[in-house]
Amino acid sequence: MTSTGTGRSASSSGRPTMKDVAREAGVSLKTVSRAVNGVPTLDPTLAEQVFEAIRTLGYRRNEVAATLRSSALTATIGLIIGDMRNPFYSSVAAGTYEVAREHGTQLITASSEEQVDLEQELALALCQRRVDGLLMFPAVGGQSYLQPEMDLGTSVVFLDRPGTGVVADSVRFDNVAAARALATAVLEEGHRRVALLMDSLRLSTIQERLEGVRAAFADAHITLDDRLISTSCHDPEAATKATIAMLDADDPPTAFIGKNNRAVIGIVDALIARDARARVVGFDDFEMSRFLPRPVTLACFDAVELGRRGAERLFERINGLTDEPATERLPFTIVQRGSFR
Amino acid sequence: MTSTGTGRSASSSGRPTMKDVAREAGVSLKTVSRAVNGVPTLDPTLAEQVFEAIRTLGYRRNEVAATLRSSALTATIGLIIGDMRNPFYSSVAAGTYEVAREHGTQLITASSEEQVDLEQELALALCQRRVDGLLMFPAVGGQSYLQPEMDLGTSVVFLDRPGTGVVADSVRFDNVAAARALATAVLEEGHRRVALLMDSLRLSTIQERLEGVRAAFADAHITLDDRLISTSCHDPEAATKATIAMLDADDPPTAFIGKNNRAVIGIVDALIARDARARVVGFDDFEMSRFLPRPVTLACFDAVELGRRGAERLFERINGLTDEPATERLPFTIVQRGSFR
DNA sequence: CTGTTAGCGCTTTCAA
DNA sequence: TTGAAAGCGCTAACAG
Repeated sequence: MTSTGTGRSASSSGRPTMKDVAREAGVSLKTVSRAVNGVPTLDPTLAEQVFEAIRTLGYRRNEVAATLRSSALTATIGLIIGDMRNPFYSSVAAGTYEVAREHGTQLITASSEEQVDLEQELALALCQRRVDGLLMFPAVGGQSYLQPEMDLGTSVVFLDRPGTGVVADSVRFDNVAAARALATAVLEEGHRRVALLMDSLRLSTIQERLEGVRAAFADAHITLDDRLISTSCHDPEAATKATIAMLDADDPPTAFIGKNNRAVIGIVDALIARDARARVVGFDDFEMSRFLPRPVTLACFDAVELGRRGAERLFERINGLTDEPATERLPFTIVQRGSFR
Repeated sequence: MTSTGTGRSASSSGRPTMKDVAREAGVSLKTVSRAVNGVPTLDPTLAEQVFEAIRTLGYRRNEVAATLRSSALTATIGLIIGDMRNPFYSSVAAGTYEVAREHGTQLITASSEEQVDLEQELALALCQRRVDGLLMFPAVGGQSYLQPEMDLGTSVVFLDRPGTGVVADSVRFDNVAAARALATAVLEEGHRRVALLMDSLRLSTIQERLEGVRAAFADAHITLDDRLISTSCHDPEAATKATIAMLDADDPPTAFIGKNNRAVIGIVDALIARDARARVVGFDDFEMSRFLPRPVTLACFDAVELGRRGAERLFERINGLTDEPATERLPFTIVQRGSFR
């Protein structure tokens, strides 16, 4: 086997340490450290001895200990999304992971359930783990609790919406332009009774989409009927209900704008239920959209790209970028879907 | 402000440490440690002094350092999935996260791209980070590289398929029973020409599904035509192509069994393209399945539950369970979908 | 109940 | 080029 070693020694118990390797190889601790870290100014013969010992002992460097003394980064970033089960967030996580991987960094993902208290707990826990940076979808309620951490050097980038109570970079979609494009298209087709199936106006993305729609109406000198705005379509079922209510009322809308893909599905379900025809447009594509039994026009945002760009910005910060915090807006694309068969 | 403190002192630079807090509060390091860890045998007055100092300094315990000395766990587990962009894996991650959260544990997720070399690199990197346990979808090629880590106390649970070259727990779906049920249903409806749109037989899940189908055919004393078995339907497009080829051949199948939801979509696309009617069954439900323009029967597995159960088993191991490694099989459910409008 | 002394596994001075 | 000593931020053992 080996010259001096026992073949399986460990100082205390469990995993062999650098000390064990040093003893096994008959060199000093520091020489092992140098070998492991590939320091060039090390006698190749000694290095080989060390590697030999590492192999026989099955040594593996403890990264946690390594980053403690050194001021090195932990090569870990945290991602706080709103809901693990939501494919949108999963796609963002996928994009983030890809960039993290390119930077040799691990990704810890957590979910705030869109609740700011939980978000704070998770964010601070990640900071205590000394993540190099934090990527997050800020919940309604404010992120001022992050200020001390940011002062201490933790980089933060917000996704999809701006954090409040603290200034930091954000990467967001161009909600205003997308909404304006959709609404303009609908108006140009001659529709005048246009319903908006939205969510709470406390959400900045909803505010922006509404703003875009209003701009389109203003451009066309057409009045938007506020009674046709629903701000409670949190899920497809709510959208279905709201749509049906509007269809059943006097002077029903001839076009519907859904706040996201799930709202669009809810609208289509309602049209089926009432056997009604209406123009449907909305935001965000989804895998099965071509099977929708009604034609729809969708303004699509790229969730994976959001995760990618957010992570790229975060790594720029981690690597020392000191520019003023900025907002990057990601573009949209328009696709025609549905009406299958 | 405070009695002695500067209000913002840090030993070296950056974050304040326990030492800083001790100085600020005028107590010993250990007293701070006790206060932070909520040791009950501590004079409340002293504790309050400490907390006061913690507040003024904005101190936050360094978890990395805390788990170094103590033999405490790192409260981190690793999850290696096959593809971040695949909703199936995302759902598993969601289930795993929920359980990890219940255990106050962070989740580091990584993707092997189903390549065993990359998987090994990621798994070992996670071990170097001293994760308490590893949850993974083992790639084809063998996991014997994990043996040393497991000997050193890292718990491992395999998901969806068994690891090879090493014995460990696994949580898997009951592929045989599900496939048998689907095939039996098709045969009982009178179909005799049944096509199987599968994937590589190197995948144990595919082997098992094929085994279940064969069992159903054997039960019914019917011969399965091997020419109607495709083992290359890795994506929907491939399934579409294979389906079309079979439809265009002599004596075409009257029923199709898809290896997963994407294969089912591919089959349906092919039927539409050829304006053909055929019985379609397969595995795994998906959100938009009700919009499929053909009726389908699906044997569904619960991906979130797979992640949950795997994580639960992992935590049992982490918490000292020493039973023989075992395989848990998760049940399936049958649903009728599609044929919309 | 509190403080002192080690020490976790590694990196970083600073000598030799 | 190599090694000894000190130290990262914290916890554990043992006194006081």
